[in-house]
Formats: sequence, C-alpha cells, structure tokens
Amino acid sequence: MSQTSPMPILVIDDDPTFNSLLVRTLTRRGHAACGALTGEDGLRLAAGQACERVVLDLNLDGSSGLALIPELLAIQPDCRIVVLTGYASIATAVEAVKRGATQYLAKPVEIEAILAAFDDAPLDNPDELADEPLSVDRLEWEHIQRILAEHAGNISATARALKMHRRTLQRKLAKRPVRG
Amino acid sequence: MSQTSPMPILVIDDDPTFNSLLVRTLTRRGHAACGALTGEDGLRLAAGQACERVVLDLNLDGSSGLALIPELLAIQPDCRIVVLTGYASIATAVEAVKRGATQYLAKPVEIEAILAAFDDAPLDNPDELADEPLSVDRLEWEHIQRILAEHAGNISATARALKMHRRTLQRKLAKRPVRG
DNA sequence: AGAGGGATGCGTCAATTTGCCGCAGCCCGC
DNA sequence: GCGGGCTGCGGCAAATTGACGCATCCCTCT
Repeated sequence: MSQTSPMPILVIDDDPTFNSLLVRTLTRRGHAACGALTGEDGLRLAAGQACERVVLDLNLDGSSGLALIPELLAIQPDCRIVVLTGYASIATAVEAVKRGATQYLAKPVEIEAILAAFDDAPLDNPDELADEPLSVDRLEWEHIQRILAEHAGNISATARALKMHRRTLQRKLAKRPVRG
Repeated sequence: MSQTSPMPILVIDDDPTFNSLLVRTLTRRGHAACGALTGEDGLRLAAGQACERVVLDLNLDGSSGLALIPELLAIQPDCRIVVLTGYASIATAVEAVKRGATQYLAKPVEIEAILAAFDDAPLDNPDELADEPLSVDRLEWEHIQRILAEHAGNISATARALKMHRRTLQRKLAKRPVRG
C-alpha cells in the first residue's frame, strides 16, 4: 500500500459531494488530504502549508481551474497538479498541461488513476494497481450515472447531453449496473 | 497575419496525399514548406537546416510521432511543433504537450488553425471551455485509446483487458474517431 | 378549468452493431 | 521450420439501437 505522505493532498473541487468523497477515500487510503471548494480557499490552503500534490477540478463554478494552475505553481513551485474534469476536451487538456499541470484526467476516474498520475512514471508498489481497467460497459455506466445526477435525474435531458437516444438510455438504465 | 518566414515549415506525415497537399497549400500561402514521409526523413531534414516550425502527424505508420517530439527538440531546441492527428485522444494530447509539443490538433483541420497554432505561443488566449460532457461514444473512444496505449498498441491484449470482443475492437478502431 | 409543453414508460419493427466462427498472412522465439 | 500469438477481414445469426407512436402525468400560463 502507498505509504502515508507527510504532506496532505489538496483537493480543489466545487462539488461538495465529490470533494468530500475524494478526501475521505484518499484518507482511508492512507493519504492525508484536505479539500477546498473554491479557488481562493485552495490558494489559501496551499499558501499556508507545504503542499506537493493537488487535485484540481476545472469547473470551479464560474471561474476556470485553468487559471489556478499557474497561481498554485507560483506559491508551490514543486507542486504536482492533476487536473480533473467532467467536461474534458482536448483543447483544455493541452492548455492545462502547457500551464504546468502534471496530468489531465476525465471523470469518471478511479482513485488509482489519480494516485498513479502523481507518480507519473514508477509504480513501485504492486499492491492493487494490478487491477484491470474498467470495461467500456462499466465506464459507460459510471459516466451515465454522473451526467444523470448532474441533470437531477432527468432522463430526457441526460440523453440530450450525452447525444444518445432517449429510448436507448431508458433501456440501459433498466438493465443492471454492468459489472466491471 | 502570417508573413513569409525565412525558414520552411517541415511537414512530417506518412500520408503522401495529405502531406503534399499540406505542403502545397502552405507554399501557396507564402510559407516555405517541405515534407517528410517518415520520422527519419523528418529528423534528417530538421538536422540539415535551421527549422523552427514542424507539423507532425502522430501516426507515422507503425512508429508513433510521439517519440519524435523530443528527438526533434534535441536537434532544434527552439522549434515549435504542432501535432496533428486523425485519431485524437486526451491521453495522447497530454503526452504530446508534456514532451514539448506546442499544440495538438485533431484532423480534419484547416490551414488557418495550423498557422494559428504556431503563433499562439502566448497562452493567455481566452479559453473557451465549458463544453458539454463527453458523449458516451466519445468517452468510450478516449478510454479505448488509453488502454490501447497502455498495451503498446496490442489490439488483442486491449480487447482482453477491456473484456470486449477483439473483432468489435477492430471494428471500432477502424471507424472514425467519434464526434463530440 | 383547459390548453400547451415536457417527461416517462413501453411496444414495435427495421437498421445497425455485436458476438463468434473461420482463414490466411506475419513475425518471433525455440 | 514449427508453434503460438497478433492482425485483418468475410460471413451470419443474435442482440442492441434508432425512430415512431401512444397513453399517462405533471407543470405553468391563461
């Protein structure tokens, strides 16, 4: 198992649910972690302590997390920043990396992937990183759930956002959550 | 806007049609340009002359253009590299930029966009993100690309990891990169 | 109350997309 | 030179999707 790091991982994400879930999961995994719901809070936390790992959501309601990257790096030059977003696009990925992000991941993403992103290269602990990638079906299920929640359970709206047929979405939802 | 540059733009793309078309178009636009169909040729050309702008295709049949980026930069440190690919994915985009690419564009792309990509060095252009969430098809594509890369392009292994039929994977890959 | 406008759940049927062969060509280690 | 794994592709039956239609519901505006 990955050993506890002396410095906490800072999670900056304006979604309270996701944020606390992530912080809790990281903690349970043995990584100190703290969350910030806004960019300002994030910067404040980063300034107040040594900080070498940040998980940053791109959509901090309204303001873009993109702008936060150089600001964080100005405060903590050696900090590694993993950008996370539910609205991934190649353009923002390129921009994020240019601004100094270490990695750019699209939600839904597993804890594994986030932790691996910080390490970026060597994966010394063959603990449970051996797990297989999500099957496409499973990934699809996760994504659908996310967008569905984002649209307050509105199936029609979700189908539109996902550019898929409403009937098809209905049928998929009717089926069991697909196994991994 | 784009004035004639003393140094030619180097186009590295293994598709002869696209390559010569691009070279011709660039030339007609007043930009000196020359093409290379393989990575080796590209490196050779870059070594033989000053070169500050390269258009690089990611799929140089077989070998990945990704590896070429650091090699080009080793020869021409100040060179700007715009990566171009018909099979764009976030994972390769991130990797390309980390390796030093200036921009990463998905085909089909207009000449305008390529030329603009060379100029946009100052990365303070107003980012227009706020896209919609990935469509499930798009998400699937991204995921497949990631796992495929993880397995060094091995289709059979990828299909196994993804628990999907090899034939199906083949068919999906044969199709265009899915739209938005 | 009554008239939209949107969401939902479902049935049907045709068009696609899978799953599952099989085969031939390649490349590589033994 | 052989066995074994990978690749591309043809073909076909089975499963899934796309496109419609229809009967509720639930709101909101008039």
